[in-house]
Amino acid sequence: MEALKNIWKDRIKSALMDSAEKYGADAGAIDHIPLILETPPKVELGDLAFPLFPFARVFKMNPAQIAAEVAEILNKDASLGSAEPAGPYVNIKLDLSGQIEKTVSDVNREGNDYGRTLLYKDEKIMVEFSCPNTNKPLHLGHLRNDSIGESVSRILSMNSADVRKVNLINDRGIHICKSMLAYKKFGGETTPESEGIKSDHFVGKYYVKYNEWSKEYPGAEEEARAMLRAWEAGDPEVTALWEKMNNWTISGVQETYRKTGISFDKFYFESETYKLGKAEILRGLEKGVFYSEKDGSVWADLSEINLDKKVLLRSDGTSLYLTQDIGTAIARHKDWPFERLIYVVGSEQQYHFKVLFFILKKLGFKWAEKLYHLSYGMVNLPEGKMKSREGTVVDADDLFQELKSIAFEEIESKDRISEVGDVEKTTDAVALAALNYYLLQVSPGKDMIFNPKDSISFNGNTGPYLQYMGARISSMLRKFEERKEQFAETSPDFSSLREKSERELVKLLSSFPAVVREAGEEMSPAVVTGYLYDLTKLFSRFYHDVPVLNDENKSRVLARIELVKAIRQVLKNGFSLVGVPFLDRM
RNA sequence: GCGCCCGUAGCUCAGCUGGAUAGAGCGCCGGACUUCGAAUCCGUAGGUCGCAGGUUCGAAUCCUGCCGGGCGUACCA
Repeated sequence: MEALKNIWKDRIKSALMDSAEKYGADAGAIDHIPLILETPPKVELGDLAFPLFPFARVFKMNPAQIAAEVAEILNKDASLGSAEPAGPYVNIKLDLSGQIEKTVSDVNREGNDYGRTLLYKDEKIMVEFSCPNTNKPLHLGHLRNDSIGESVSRILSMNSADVRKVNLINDRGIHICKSMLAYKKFGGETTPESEGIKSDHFVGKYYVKYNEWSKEYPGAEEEARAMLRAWEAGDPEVTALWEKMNNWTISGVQETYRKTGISFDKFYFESETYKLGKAEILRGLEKGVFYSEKDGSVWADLSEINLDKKVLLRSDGTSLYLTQDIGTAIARHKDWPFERLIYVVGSEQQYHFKVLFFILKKLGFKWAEKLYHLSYGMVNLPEGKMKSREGTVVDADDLFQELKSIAFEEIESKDRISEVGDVEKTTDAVALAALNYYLLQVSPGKDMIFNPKDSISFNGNTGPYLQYMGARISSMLRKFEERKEQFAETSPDFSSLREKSERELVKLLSSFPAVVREAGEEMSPAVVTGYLYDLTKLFSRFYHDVPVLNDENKSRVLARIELVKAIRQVLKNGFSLVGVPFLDRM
């Protein structure tokens, strides 16, 4: 398909050259005008469109005249399709007779690899995402981060990158001490087990408790600070408590990851990395990259990037978030010398990353050029912003559970409980599809509104809708397998596929690799979700209008079955890129 | 104040490396089940693309200004 496009580009170009000669226009100038290839707004107009406006000037002719002239030249050889002038455009109707068979067999032969590109061949790309705090469970905002991080990682892998997913657990600092302090004061001997609460929620409860308590007791903040100092000094009792509570949170969070299909190749812990940056800063200070103030604090001058200045080491010599990130980046590159490092972090930290990248460059690390902040917007609710103070933050596990029960009700009301077999597994899969698809459908950079009810809906542009189409395809293919013997003597006839929807399906299937590439270039899962919706929508129409199994022409049945198999394969491949589980039954 | 991002149909979002009458889903209204899963499909209505200039043969798309919103601008993370 791509090859066909390029052939047509060349054909148009040479037709333009021929007419240039005929009308005495400057051929050299024409050669320098980029030829634009696009898709006509309506399929009836053709498969490819070339607007010729830019050539009007050189030809000193109306672009419509040029289009007519070019079309006439092209139509002298109609073996690849026909050209039709439409005002200032030349539209091409491709001859896809061979394309259907080729695309379908490509897809079915390459299987799970169909769509793979060489965009990031031999590149080691590290992707950092999630990065939770250990004082509370995950909420809806984390879910967007996780979905994007996991999806982008898979998209990069599909573009042949060597991807390493890493998580930096934020397990130290004053906020951690707050939940520790509240537990120490009010927790007694209770444990998640004794209370029957998921362990990260158990810890989160004490973080909330701290905030309540600190409103009444002004000394709370100072006690928390004292605890932080004790922790940093290695106090055994505080350390033991810290370990116990961190393990609770982390194991709880891990469970959420498992449920939501998120995984990592390596965990980094801030408690281990937070001191890493200091030596680098001091080295930078010696080299004259930074400067120090009289009070001993160390600063970076950011005027080169039109920013002010930034403190890197406090006057007491301790390090900051930025300092730590500098150290962590360097340590990671030593661990695993990546070509690129992608940070999936909310847009509120844009300033931070601008500064971080600049400083790493100033320190002379070549790889700093390839650091990228994949910034995503906030997740809001239909009722407005999530506010922890007002308790409107949507907990990840609760949300997932809510989606699951809606999925269950739906399956129950359709009387399909016995059909799906493992109900638990199915509702998990549907909830996950709803969640991931809804979160990834919006371009990462933008703020979005998450409406749980909309996300789990089985019709419309949703994850469950996509799954439903996949299930219908699977169902059809099962039926075919049952009556396969009837076709033993028959072979598929692809030339019998003449429906408009079949042509369109083939064009879409063949564009999947280009979609994977674009998603990889833009680092945008939304490119994939958009494509998948187009494909399922088109399949629905085809399914509705065209009989596949119930057709008297057996060789056409076989050809359609091959086409349907290819559609299922591309759906599977696409689904796995955006965290939508493929279901054979639902 | 300054910096970055956003403003497209009632709502949620595409389209933004400039190109043919601005698209989809939801919702509304109206059609289609003796046939491969109607959890579906088809159709109608609905938009001064925030406003005003500019560049261009051509602007939702690029530039400038303004209005509205978000996020930053800590010796917090």
